[in-house]
Amino acid sequence: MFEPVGKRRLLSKLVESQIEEAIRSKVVLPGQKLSSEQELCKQFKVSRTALREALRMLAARGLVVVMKGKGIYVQNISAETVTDPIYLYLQMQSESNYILDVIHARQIIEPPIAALAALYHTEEDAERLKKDLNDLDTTDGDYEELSRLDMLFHLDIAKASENLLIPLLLEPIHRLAPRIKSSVYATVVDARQLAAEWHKKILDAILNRDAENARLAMIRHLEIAEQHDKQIVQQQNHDKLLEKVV
Amino acid sequence: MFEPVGKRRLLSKLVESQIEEAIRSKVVLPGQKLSSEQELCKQFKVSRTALREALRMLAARGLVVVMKGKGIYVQNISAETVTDPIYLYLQMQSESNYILDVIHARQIIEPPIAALAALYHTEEDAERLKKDLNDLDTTDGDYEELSRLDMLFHLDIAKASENLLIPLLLEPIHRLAPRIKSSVYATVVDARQLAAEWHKKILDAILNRDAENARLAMIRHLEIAEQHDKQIVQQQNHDKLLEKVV
DNA sequence: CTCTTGTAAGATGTCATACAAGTTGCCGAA
DNA sequence: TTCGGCAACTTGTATGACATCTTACAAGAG
Repeated sequence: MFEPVGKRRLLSKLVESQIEEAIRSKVVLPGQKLSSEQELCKQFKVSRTALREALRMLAARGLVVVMKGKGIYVQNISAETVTDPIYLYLQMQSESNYILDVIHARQIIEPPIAALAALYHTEEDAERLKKDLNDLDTTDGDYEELSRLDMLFHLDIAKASENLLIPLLLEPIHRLAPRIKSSVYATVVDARQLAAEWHKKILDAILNRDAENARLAMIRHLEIAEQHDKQIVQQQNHDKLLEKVV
Repeated sequence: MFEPVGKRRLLSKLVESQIEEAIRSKVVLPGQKLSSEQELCKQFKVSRTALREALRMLAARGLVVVMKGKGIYVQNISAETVTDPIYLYLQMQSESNYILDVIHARQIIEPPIAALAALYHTEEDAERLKKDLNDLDTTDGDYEELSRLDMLFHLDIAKASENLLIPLLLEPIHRLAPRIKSSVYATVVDARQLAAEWHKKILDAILNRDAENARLAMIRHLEIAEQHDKQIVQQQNHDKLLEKVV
């Protein structure tokens, strides 16, 4: 009969909302320094307690950084800010290792992305991809560096699709699986050579604006990657079994 | 010559880490009530201020909920907790005109998702999709409600892929474009009927475990949606021109 | 003048205390 | 038994003090 009267929101929440809105609507820009806590307290007419709790919430979500002795700064939301909650979610949701989910997700979105890149890449994209491939071939870094350059190549393909959303979607996926990728490079003997081979085929097809072959090459590349990942997963399971026996 | 001495982390950060670790390692389970703030202060040997700021950070990230007068509870991480940051990330990174990017991104990832759903959906998934379709057909809600149910159908297809990552990727994309979708329903005369038609074809293919036809139907469905979106965009541009003239 | 160092001012981090306000359960009165 | 209200919890906010970090500037040494 009577509607529940909306409870008054907490002051700290209200302050959080206002600052968040200012950031979302770009009234204040990343890198910009906000007023000091004292100043903000006066503006919002709240105590330092409430204000600081609001800042803590914003900081935890990556919208601002609070630096002792310096001040409060609006932060550029990084891909890491996005992947952290995904990690947590995957870890809490399921015991199953999400490694196969990652590679399957890549198999879904990366082939059509390669096709788009073949069609729409600019000269600038092309140069960047050539550089990426060269870096991958010539680096003498460790396996983690190798893994990082590998990711960069794939992300730059996504960038070459000339669709703003696509790199944003792919980056968190790739950030989820750096460890296993460096394990692959460290363990599977042919991994580096095979990857280089297929990276070259993918890039050639893209540069030739051959969308279909770019798609097919990416599919094959990821099939091989899946096999390698599965080897690692099996190895890990095997190791765990051994631990239990010992 | 001398190494930089690692700066001491903030107390509130340390407390946050400890509680987070207890949650991650499932020492405390979702729904479980934690001790009161007083109690926790004694355990961590910190002031209430530091403890509360730690709790605020955890709450902002969705790991706990703090209820006034009741207490502190461990929370089950929801998909929303994950998609909110992604949505924010996309919103901050992308420029204003992302509408066509959204539909293009959907055209890339949704067809293969439909194919996966056809292959791997469970009985439970099937029931949910049937219900979604029925809701869409029978609702007498406004255009926003229609748009919401439409999104739900597509998200449940993603869920039916039985890959944990895929719904997480698709949801923020859909949330980027609810306004235009309701505009389509409001403006384009055939939109609702056409959507219903193709939704049914997609669902039939999925239920028959016909991956290829599910894929093709989704492609066609999104092609039509693209045409509708373009109509709206043109209409909006037209309106803007009129405004300038007036 | 140039470089170094001390110092002061202002920023955030933490503490202690007090009180406001929501929630729950117990106990006594009708 | 039923109801109301009090009491004892909980979290939310305010205030003042002090600790610690950063920066800028001024005073002194060369």
